Amino acid sequence: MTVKERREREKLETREKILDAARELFLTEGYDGVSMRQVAERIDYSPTAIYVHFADKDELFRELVHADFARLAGVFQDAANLSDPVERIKRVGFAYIEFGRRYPNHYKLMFMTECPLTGLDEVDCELKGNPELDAYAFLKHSVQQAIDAGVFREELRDAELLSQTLWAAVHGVISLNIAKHSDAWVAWRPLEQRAQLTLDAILRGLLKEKS
Amino acid sequence: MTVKERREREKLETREKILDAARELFLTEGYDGVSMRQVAERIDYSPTAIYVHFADKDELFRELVHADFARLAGVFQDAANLSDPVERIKRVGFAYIEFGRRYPNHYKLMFMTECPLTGLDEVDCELKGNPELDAYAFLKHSVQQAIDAGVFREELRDAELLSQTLWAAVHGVISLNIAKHSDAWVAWRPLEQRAQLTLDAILRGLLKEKS
DNA sequence: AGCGTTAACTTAACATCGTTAACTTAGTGA
DNA sequence: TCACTAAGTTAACGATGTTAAGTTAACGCT
Repeated sequence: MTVKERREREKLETREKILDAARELFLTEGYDGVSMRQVAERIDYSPTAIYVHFADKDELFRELVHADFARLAGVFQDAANLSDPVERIKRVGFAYIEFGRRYPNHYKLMFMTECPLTGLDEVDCELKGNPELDAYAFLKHSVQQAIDAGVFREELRDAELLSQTLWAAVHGVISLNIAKHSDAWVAWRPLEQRAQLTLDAILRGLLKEKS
Repeated sequence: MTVKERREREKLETREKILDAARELFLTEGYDGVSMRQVAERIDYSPTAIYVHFADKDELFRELVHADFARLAGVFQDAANLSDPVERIKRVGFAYIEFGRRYPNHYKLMFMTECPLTGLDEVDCELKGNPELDAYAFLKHSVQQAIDAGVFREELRDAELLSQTLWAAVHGVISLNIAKHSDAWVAWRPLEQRAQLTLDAILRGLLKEKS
């Protein structure tokens, strides 16, 4: 049986080689900017060899996105230790924006394009709902804690709605930065400044006013 | 001279036919989902005929985007009459979101993709800086008025930064809706509700607290 | 030891894409 | 009448994602 194991390991290794090459290319060139032939050439395989390991270009890319989702979740680990839920929400927001700044192409694929994921793959089921892995669930969890702590305004009790609103706010900052930062007709303020003000303002607007 | 005029008009007419066919296709299929050949077939021309009127696919699409920018600006005309700058900002935000809901593919191209526009075409120069046409400038104008009226918190005096923050907030709502609304792992609240809360919260967080 | 099977991988090819070059062709102005 | 202009066509190029048919080497079984 050790033989079959080795073969399996070898296959996984070339699979990993494909993923590495694809990651490097996608990161700098974006989805449309890289072809299967380029990926193949980079690891000295024929273009069609990729199809042994991945059904199509989409699946190859999705695999990378999956890995990066985990990386995104990892960034939240730091925030997880904060006991103040509001502080935690803030930290999650900044981490999210920083993630988008560091991996714009991955961010683009994850959050700025419609992908016919149709959800509910077995892998997704593992991820979704687990606060340590699922960014949205983690945010929602913190929001719920904040609600329970009574820090949000009285009429705001829907954790789902609050989470979606907070998410949209930080997503707006980073996605607009990715898509339009090179447009010279806007005198862009530094990203940090915009992130700071957005999080500050949206939270100030959602929380009870300090008396 | 009437002859040359007629020829010119005829050319403009087929140009318009191309634009109409392209608009219809792009609107439903998105940028990558439509080919020059499809556009051509729809108006019974050969694919290359399009290149008589447009340099390439990009220019064809950009032309549509230009027209839709004007349409977007037109939506703001209603808001222009409001004397209260804060109310005007709110109205602009809702109009912006409504525009994205109505023309998601155009919105995607306008605000969710990097386009190497590099700005400063002659047409762009007409648009930029004119509050009636340029959405961002219009927003900034209203923000400046609001600053002058002393409704924002004392430390917030940068109209550019405030505009960018407000823009990002509404952009976050509509762009996330476009990209991720079909993802079933989020129990999405109605778009109207999210838009309402976002604008309400961000403004509440930026304005002076009512005493 | 020999042989059929499996499966990773290659070669060749297909349909489609955006785009260019070379042509047709109809109408214009002199 | 004739050269010219310019809208439009046909044919083709290189590149794309992907499939079908082969190759080949290692494995498991008798």
